[in-house]
Amino acid sequence: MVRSSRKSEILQAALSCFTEFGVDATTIEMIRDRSGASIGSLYHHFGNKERILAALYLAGTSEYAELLAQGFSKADSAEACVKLLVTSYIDWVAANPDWARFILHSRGRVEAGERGDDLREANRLHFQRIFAALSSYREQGLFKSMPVDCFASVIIGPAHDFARNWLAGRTQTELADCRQLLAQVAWESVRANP
Amino acid sequence: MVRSSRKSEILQAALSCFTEFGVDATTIEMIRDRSGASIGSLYHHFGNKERILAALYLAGTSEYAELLAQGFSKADSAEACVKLLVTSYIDWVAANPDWARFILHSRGRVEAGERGDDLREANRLHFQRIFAALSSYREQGLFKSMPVDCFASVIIGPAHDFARNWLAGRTQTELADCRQLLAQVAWESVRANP
DNA sequence: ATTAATTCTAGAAAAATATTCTAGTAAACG
DNA sequence: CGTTTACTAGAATATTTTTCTAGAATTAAT
Repeated sequence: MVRSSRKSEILQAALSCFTEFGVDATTIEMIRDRSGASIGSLYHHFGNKERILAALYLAGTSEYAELLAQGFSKADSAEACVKLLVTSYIDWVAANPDWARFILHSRGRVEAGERGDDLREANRLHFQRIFAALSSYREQGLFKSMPVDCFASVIIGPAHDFARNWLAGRTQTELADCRQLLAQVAWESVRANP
Repeated sequence: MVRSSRKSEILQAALSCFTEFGVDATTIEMIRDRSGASIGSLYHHFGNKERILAALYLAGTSEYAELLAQGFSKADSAEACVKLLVTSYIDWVAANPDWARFILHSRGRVEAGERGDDLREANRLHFQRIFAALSSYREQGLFKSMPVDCFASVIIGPAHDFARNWLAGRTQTELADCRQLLAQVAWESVRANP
């Protein structure tokens, strides 16, 4: 993997610039400087700026999807699954704040670009896998009945929102300190009333 | 208000370009074309591209804050207040999808720019006003106890998340059809257990 | 080992985009 | 009116992105 160091150096440098100056304010020149690559090298590996974004984005989301999949293989109840969705997300964000911030702010941009279809496809799969894991519990009537779109937002929405605020430095509370609370709220919001 | 037509024509044109091509792909030239203004006129009204974004953003959020404030003056119970936060948001998004999409995707950019402080200040006020309205209910012990940051995310998070998905065309369900459900979920998530 | 093919690096040149500047026109105000 | 201010226009300039050509390093085949 030593061979592809230039490519990943460029990605590293890009993320670091995005974090420091914002995605829009960083120029190719800055990424060139910070990575030590030349313009030619940069454009050899990624044909344009957008593809740098897309590569970073897709690498991040697939790493997260991986993590989630691992967790799911061990979760063995409706409650555990729902809580895992929340805690995995929070854990990944807390462990990769720069990457998470970038991803949270660039989805639209990547989706509008040439790899938008890849992204949508990866997403569809991700979503589908999650709901396959939950469908049996659903059929057992363990969840409140609601449209599947809403179900997803009710579970993960508060975590998304809080993570966004935390990443932007808008919260007093630490992200890790909300882990249990947000997981518990998610579960109570979707479980069928006892 | 006829006098400032150029200025608002430019903002209109900008929003329409952002919706069609994405914020990043629209050039000043496109906005110039669509608005019928000249480069000079454009730069007279807004000194640069960023200020166009900021103007659109701040106009949108203040319109929404206005709407919310009106509603609040009539809400007379903890439940009504909490549900109002959700339904006002959903109603505004449903009524102004392009504007909402833009705002949802440009917060970071505006916050990083020269009017970032204005935005943060407006936000602080908005937030503070909401919590002033809720504080008496809070003191009466009508809400579950949790950090105020989380409280906010638990209430509005699902609506934010669903609205984002709906605006991106990722949902099957209509936004308006989730209005009641999301409001009810928000209320159940924060009310003290009976 | 030598050659050929491929991948990668380099930076100058070109193209696209954003911003500034100068000059003129219309509206507001005394 | 005359003058001051707000606005419009588009050419000129500056910045940024992307392309292009040439050469260096690596890999694979003989």
